[in-house]
Amino acid sequence: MMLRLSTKGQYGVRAMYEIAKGYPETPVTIKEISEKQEVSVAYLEQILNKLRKANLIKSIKGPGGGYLLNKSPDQVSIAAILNELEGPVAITSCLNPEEGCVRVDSCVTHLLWKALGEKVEAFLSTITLKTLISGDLYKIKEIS
Amino acid sequence: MMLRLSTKGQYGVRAMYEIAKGYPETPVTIKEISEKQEVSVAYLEQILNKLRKANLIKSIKGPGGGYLLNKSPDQVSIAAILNELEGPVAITSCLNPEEGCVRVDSCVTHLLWKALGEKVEAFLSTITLKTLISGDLYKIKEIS
DNA sequence: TAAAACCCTACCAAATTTGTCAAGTATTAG
DNA sequence: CTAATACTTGACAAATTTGGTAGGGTTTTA
Ligand code: FES
Ligand code: FES
Repeated sequence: MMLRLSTKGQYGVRAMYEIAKGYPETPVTIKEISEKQEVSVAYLEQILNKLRKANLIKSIKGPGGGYLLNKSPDQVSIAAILNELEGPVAITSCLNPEEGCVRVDSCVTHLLWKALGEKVEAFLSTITLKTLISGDLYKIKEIS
Repeated sequence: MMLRLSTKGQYGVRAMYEIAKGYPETPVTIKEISEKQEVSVAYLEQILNKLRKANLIKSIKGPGGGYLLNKSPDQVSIAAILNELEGPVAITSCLNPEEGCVRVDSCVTHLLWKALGEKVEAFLSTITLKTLISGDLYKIKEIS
């Protein structure tokens, strides 16, 4: 199966969707997310922890607490969420800023993977949590 | 690193590029591919075997033998190559024809991953071995 | 002060990736 | 005929990634 997204990324987006529904005032607990999206509490903790450290969400402790979006849903792109959970889009490790590649100049495919990555990134940047909430996903063919 | 392509897919495309350069008459040996693309002979054997069974290339045994493209380079898309080596584009396992998902109807993200997969597939279908050989990759932004 | 809720680190099993190895079979040049 | 060339096949294994679980914290508020 080509170009798979890990469950961490998938669950992360679904969790952010639940949190976004509480915006701007109602904290959403991990337990609620866990029940609605059918993902274990322990696994969600890891995921939300990363997103909190990236300032995409904030947490409120104690009874009545939970998670809240830091920005409005239309300002949180899917690309931003996945970027935190899975690192940057990089089809090959040659494109990974941390790794690089010595063959890059003579490589016939380098530009191809780079272009593909950029297209994916551009697409995921146009989709936000608001797109998901408003059910406008069926329109994305027009967005291109 | 998000949406990584396995080395099998990467090496496969690079091997096909070498074979395409011999089109339509000159067989290219595994050894040549191995040297030019810096991939072990044993690993290439596995990869080329798959591509041969998929009828993308044919093999000629014995001295003077090697591999030949079955179709002209402009008729072999990158999508076709990767499809054989890595299976269909499927961002999530829910989109994998062999697996499926029970939550698909109530899932807020299903359409998103589906649309992304289709965009990727469409893009990779427009790029062929001829694109690589002719060095037209810098044009792909215009291709869209 | 007890319950609610988040925080953090360590650990683990299974799957996938990324190959290697060894022993074939088929073809042809000479 | 035969030796060299070149592809064919299947088994196997190390390394990495994935997809979590476990279990103990800490903070807040009713
Ligand atoms: S092998 Fe690294 S850029 Fe192609
Ligand atoms: S969980 Fe399977 S389609 Fe979203």
